[in-house]
Amino acid sequence: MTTFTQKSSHIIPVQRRSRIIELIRLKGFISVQELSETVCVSLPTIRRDLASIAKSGIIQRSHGGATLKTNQGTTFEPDYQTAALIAQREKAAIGRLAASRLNNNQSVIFDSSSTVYEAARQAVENNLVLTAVTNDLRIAELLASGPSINLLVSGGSLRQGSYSLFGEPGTSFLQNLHVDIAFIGIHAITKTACCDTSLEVAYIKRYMAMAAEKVIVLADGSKFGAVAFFNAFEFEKSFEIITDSPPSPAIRRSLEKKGVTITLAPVEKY
Amino acid sequence: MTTFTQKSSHIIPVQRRSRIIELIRLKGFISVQELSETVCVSLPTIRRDLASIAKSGIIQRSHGGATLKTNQGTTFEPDYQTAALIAQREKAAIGRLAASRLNNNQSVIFDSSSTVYEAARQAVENNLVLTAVTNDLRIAELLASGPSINLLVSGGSLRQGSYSLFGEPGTSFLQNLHVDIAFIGIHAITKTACCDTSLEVAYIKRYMAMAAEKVIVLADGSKFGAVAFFNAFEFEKSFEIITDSPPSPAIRRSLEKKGVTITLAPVEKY
DNA sequence: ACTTTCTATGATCATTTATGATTAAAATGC
DNA sequence: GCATTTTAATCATAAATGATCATAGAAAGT
Repeated sequence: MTTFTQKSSHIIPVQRRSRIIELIRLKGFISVQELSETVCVSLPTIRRDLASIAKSGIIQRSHGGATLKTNQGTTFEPDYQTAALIAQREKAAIGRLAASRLNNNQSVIFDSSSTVYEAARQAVENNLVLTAVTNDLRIAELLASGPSINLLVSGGSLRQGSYSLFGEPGTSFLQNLHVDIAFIGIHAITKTACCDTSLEVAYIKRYMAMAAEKVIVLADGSKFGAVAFFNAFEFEKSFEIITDSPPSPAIRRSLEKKGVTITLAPVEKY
Repeated sequence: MTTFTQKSSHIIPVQRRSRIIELIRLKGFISVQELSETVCVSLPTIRRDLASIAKSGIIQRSHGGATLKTNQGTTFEPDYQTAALIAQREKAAIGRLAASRLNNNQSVIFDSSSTVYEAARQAVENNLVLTAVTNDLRIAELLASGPSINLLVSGGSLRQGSYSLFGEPGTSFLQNLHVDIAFIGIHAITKTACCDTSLEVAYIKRYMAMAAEKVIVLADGSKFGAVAFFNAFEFEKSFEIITDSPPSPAIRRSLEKKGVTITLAPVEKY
């Protein structure tokens, strides 16, 4: 133990790429220069990172920088490595806080969403005694491993490219359901409502919200002000949003006027 | 327990690994360096730990560290995995033959059973174009990976210790369903009927049999003459049994008198 | 009790991978 | 057209990895 290396604050490549993705998602466009300064590596390294990320289809390379890919191609298959990079820390933080809202012997809906997945993971880890309902195959499998969890799967057709179920019989099932809490993941949050990209999915989320005594929307910061066509449900009093970064003041004011609570989950630092 | 170990600072490997998993779940990523400092073991040991954890599928290894795996591919309970190994060759043979009964654009029910799982695997492998219905989470996840498969999940409560769904809304759903073929796994085959160990499961199988134009029962040889309390369905004409070893002459005669076809699947030799 | 195995660990080293510097080519702006 | 910036390619260096080996401690057999 003679030598002493100062590099305790070293960042591994995967982490750096994850930060790059987040920065691009945050700003829409970013230059190679700025990235280099922000994450403190050389230009060639940034270029290599961007090339690697672009290959997985999340971003689009352009001269001098990179942009978010506007057309989220239907057939792009992000390899596990890169898929895991997208806002992993934020999702974990949101999920952790969400799970802390649960008590034993409650009934809970887990919507199909990667953020909600984290909440489910925490719930299993905390050995909570729950009656859980989900329309997501991965979450179902996860919850199945919790010995103290009574699991119901809504049923329906599988949405291509994801693990979520929609349509019958799940839709009717949800309409006759009453639970204590619903964790709902969403694609876009406007001043007054939650929206999603397809009608069927929006319907599912609407019924989930209606079935629950308390609705908790889990969404990372990128969802505020995003665009999506189909209205899932309007915000109502007693709704809560758990997120990692606050929305714009305009959205915030509007939501708070509606009685919606916005809670920030503390994200682990690098 | 005469001796008492004083080394409280020493933790056993399992503890250390679970601590590593915890840390990764907390932060999303972690470097090998940081882990080494945190848990006070050498870098090679950390690498070995990470490799071992990664093999179990919880985390994903990357250069310099590891990340949480969001897309939990096929991570099933170890006890299930060992169960799946029982009579593996026989099940594979039965599944192979069963899958060869399928044609493109058919609708098929896949019952919850490890033998049927093999049939589903073959169907996916053959890139068949199917509308598939299942009440099993593992089969659902498997079929979800088939790009040409339109998947419906019946929904219901999870049976503890397995991955099959029973009860509502799946039961009602199945009653309103009509499909070309149903692959049904069963616990016991008598001279005249198929039986199972629980009433709910028997009901599900009955509805599945009723929904199908053609019923194909998949069962390894041990199921003939086995005992189970609840009658799922009587054999009818045009039912088929695919198995690996023939039943006793008595059972065979009785089944053939009912018009049931018994097909032997050729088991691969070592 | 003693010895033998076996596993876990740490150290060493060759190999692979990531990074930063350099430079020529390409793209952009004027 | 030219000047400037950005890029891709190459190379040398540094870091991380996997493999192998030796040792220490635990578990098991005698």
